[in-house]
Amino acid sequence: MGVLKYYVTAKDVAKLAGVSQSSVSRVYFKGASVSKKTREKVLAAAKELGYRPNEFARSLITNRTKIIGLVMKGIQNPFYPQVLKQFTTSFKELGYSILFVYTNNDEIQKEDIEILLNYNVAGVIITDASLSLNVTEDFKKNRIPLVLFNRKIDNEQFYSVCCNNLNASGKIAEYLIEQGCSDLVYISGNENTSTSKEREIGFTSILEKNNVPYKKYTSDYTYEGGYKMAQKIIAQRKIPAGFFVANDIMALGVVDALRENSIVIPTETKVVGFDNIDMASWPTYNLTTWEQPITKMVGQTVNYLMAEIVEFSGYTENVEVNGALIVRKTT
Amino acid sequence: MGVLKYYVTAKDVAKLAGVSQSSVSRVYFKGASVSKKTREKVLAAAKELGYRPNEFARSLITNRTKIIGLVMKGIQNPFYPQVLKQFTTSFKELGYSILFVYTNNDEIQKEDIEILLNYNVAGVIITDASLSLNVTEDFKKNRIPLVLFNRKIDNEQFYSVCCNNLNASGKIAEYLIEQGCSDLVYISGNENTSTSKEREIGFTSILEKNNVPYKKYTSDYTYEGGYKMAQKIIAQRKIPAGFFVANDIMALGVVDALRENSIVIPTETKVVGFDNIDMASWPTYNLTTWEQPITKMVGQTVNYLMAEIVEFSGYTENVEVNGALIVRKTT
DNA sequence: CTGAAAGCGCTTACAG
DNA sequence: CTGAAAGCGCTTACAG
Repeated sequence: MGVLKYYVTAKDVAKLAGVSQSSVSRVYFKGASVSKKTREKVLAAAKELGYRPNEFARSLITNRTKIIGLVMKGIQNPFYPQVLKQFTTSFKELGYSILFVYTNNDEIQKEDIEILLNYNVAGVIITDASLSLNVTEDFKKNRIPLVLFNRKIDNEQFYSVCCNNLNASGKIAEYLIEQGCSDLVYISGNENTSTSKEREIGFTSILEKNNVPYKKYTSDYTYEGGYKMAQKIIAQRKIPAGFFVANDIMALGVVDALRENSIVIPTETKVVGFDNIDMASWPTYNLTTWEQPITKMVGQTVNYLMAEIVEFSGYTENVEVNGALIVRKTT
Repeated sequence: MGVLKYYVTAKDVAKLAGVSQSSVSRVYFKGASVSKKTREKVLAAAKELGYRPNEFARSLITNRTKIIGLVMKGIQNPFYPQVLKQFTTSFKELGYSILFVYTNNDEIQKEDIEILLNYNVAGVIITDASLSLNVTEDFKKNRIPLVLFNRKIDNEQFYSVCCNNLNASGKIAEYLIEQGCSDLVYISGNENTSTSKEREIGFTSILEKNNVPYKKYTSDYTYEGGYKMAQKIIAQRKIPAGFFVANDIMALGVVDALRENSIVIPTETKVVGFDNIDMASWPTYNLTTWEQPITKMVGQTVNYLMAEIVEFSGYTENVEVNGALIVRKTT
């Protein structure tokens, strides 16, 4: 007796408004032509009944959704909540919603991809999780545009949006050399990530060109990782003149470890991070770092996805957006 | 010419497997009975074609989705990414996905709610955004279960899951008094939030009972807010014996401001936060705080939602989960 | 501009 | 256990 039926449909509205169900549909479908009179009748009836078009029925028939899949792993790193916020805001303006997929594993799992495929998402953004190639196929086959954000794969099989990691790290090397550093340390993030690799190559190639000795240590893009690695380096009693740490959150760990051992920054050693997360500017840290232009990177990603959603081309490119060195008090 | 048709349907699988479309459907619908032989034929054909059931068609007919709407505002506060992570993980295990809604405004907007309603989400979690009552109606009318997470509204109109804020803050007051604090300061978060109000009442009522003088300052649950408020208090040159700051991220701002003014913690003053975010345990801060039992709070929320999804009752309650005082080096 | 009708890809009684 | 058929709530040619 109406108890179970609580979903108002276009048919209900049509009945009340005294028009056909098609007309109701047209009122809610932009681009369709409806007379002013019909529109008013429909909207009045819809308001009275509390009607809202069912997105699922829409998607079923148009074979397109207004959902963007966003895959993320390092949500513990403040860089990514910032990214999530900006994507959500940008897509909301365009009428798209975010299906958030958190992946625990380094490599994105088949099951995570299947979720996105089952929901027939309009587009996919993968941030800091790596993607195996067999997974690609599914997206390509289903003509779902995909962007790797802050990650890339060497061959141009995917559209990717990154900061100019290679160039940036070179600039950081030059800057540290200018500051008089005669030996340096690079602390990497997870070694299988493109960002860590590129930052390493960009940094060390300039050092080699200038005959500045360096050592590389492998860490994992977490605060604890940076902290522990620095403790280990300190224990060896050979403090380098400067550290380039592959991201800010690790760099904060390095700074804390140095301080705990009463090694004065920036006189005894210097530290440079990467990302420019909020905390880098906190007075306690005042970390010199490279600013990742999140807004531009997000804009680039959104524009590409929207274009591909309108008309799928499968076009790929590795896009680089320029960041900037932010000098603070750790150098 | 097959170019445009790239979506594999149950019908395609049925044809290849030589069974009816209903049988294909049954293979993917748990609980339906299919012979082993049919199942194998179907799965083989499905694999060959790359078939996946369309969630939208499913949802349309079952009138239920496997999507949970999660509304969040303070994603800049590390407490919330942690919460997001745990919700995503828990729901993934249950086969549910997260539609992430970021809301900029203090009060959750009508448009945010409409997104959730249009997608006919199975349940909704609202974290740190407040909810006006006219919005409630829509959820109730559509029988969509709702949980306020880390927020509550006085009358029991919603199911809410919080930490035992009142009791916790009382315990913090007692602890600071035991530590010999003779005058205290409470720095609030956004004043219209239940958490900030409860923490204030819990804290100050114990102080009053013990005749300990205190002052209250209003801030906004951000690092900058805590930092600036502390600078202001310091400028008045009356440093209290201790601070209770309504959340950790503000407390870190307070600690930084005190340090910048060479006020030694914990000898000259003490600081207690609330949440126990990762950073509270970092050696630089070592913040004494109240641990919010996120895992339990998430578990409670998930259990309620799942029960209401299975059979909607509309039952509401303000659930409190006990946290614990974590004593570190700021007291 | 409008209505009747087909159909999107599924689930689910209903027979057999 | 299996198939034919109805129907979920929409969009969209097709006539008028």
